[in-house]
Amino acid sequence: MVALQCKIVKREMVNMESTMTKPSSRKTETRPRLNRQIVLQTALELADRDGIDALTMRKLAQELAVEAMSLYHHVANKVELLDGMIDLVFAQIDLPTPQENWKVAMRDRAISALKVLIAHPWAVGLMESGTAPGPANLRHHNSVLACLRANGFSVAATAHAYSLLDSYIYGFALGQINLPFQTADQAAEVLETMMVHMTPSEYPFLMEIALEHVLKPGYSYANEFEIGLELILEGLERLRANS
Amino acid sequence: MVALQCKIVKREMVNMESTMTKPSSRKTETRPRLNRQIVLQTALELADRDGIDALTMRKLAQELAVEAMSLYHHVANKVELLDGMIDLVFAQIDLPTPQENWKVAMRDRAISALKVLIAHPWAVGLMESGTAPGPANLRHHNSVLACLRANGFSVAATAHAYSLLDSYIYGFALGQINLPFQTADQAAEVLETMMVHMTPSEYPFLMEIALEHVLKPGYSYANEFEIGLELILEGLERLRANS
DNA sequence: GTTTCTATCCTTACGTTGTAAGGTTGTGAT
DNA sequence: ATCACAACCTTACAACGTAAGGATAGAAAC
Repeated sequence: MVALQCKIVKREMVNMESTMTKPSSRKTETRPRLNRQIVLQTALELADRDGIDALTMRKLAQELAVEAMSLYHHVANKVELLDGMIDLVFAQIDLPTPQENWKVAMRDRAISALKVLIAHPWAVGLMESGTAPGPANLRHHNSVLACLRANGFSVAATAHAYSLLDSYIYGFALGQINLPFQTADQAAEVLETMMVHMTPSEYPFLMEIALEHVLKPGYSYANEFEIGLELILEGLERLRANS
Repeated sequence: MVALQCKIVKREMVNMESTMTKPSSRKTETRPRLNRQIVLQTALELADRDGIDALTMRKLAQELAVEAMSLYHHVANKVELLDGMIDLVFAQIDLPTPQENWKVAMRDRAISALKVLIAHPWAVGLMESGTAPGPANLRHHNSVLACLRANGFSVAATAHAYSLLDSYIYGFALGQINLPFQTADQAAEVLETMMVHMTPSEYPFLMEIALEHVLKPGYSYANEFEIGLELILEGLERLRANS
């Protein structure tokens, strides 16, 4: 609502300017030319702020003080917009270097990837579109593969390691995003309401985990990530030795 | 188009019947009463057949020879419809029994879960809605936890094992669904077009994996799943021993 | 048998979505 | 000064989820 009014004001200013004596310089001052990167970046921020469902062509245009159809000069359609946003997300993940110790490199990049995916929760869901990966995505893949190959992993072992690590990272991110709670307080709240709605002993082992693990002080689901990661890395060490 | 005509024909038949002498029995014969289960099941089949984007309230209604608004007597809204569909998917996953050897049980359930998720590719993407899990989902979780607890896993180790296994399963499913190819032939085709569009040595290690692993005869991405799964299960065996 | 109730289904309508088609305008090259 | 073109706008459309209220048929009550 506020944004809408803002837009109208801007539009009127433009109109006034264009009918007045000094039209050109002022206009480009108040609204610099759009380009693909600005569109993608703004779309990403809008999705982060208001959720992916709030990212409509009209709202994005509003954010840029432009009409919806103007966006189509910079992106072919909405799918391409979303693909571009995903590649922006991939670009934020720290790349490993082949010089690093592979275990350190893989741990760092896994933690970085999870952090980025959690920071942009809509990204994981969008990846199911099955479209071609963008350049940042490809560069990222290539760097990880390079690091493994430079550290004694055979081609086959590299493929296995990559599949395993990536599946774990994306799966964990998906799980954490789906969790109806993020903080320990929220967890307690959600579990309490769940327990009210459930027959007490219908899911006894779910209860046990909830009461004796999740609700214990100091629990954080994010910790689970590194525990599983370490287990995987140890397994990969053995895989590497045998390759 | 065909379906639309079909619907109109049915509607006319109903109208004819209702203005004719024998209205009642024939009508219930041609179109039995709807209920929640039929709606959910049909929605699931429609999503499987035509994709999740084709699942609109109008198309689903058409499928059931009914108008869109009639569906709202059986599901509160589309979100509830989708939640119900997800629970139908969970119900298809084989449950482990506490009597089984945990390793066999976990392997079987992981393979069953992956199979189900691949059979309903839209399900993984829908799970990011973050709504409350359905009864089949809870039952499934509970059974897995029960099996682990009955096999010497401590509460904490059970939580770790479950997080790790589930993340891997969902992540692998997500990855396989996103792959732009399923068969070896498709892989070759996709990689060929990709290689044409890329600077030859821009992603050398991606190339290496593609040429020396993916395109090798006998390769199947599905095989990767069991390799990673075995590695995880071995790690969990050690985790169990230490708990 | 008539009436009444209620669950089921339909009709109409609204606001929102992505985007096709074509019009306008400011800018840089000729 | 003209002209072409890129950037932007206006209008319009079909499809979406669903709110509001109307129709109907089968069971229940009398």
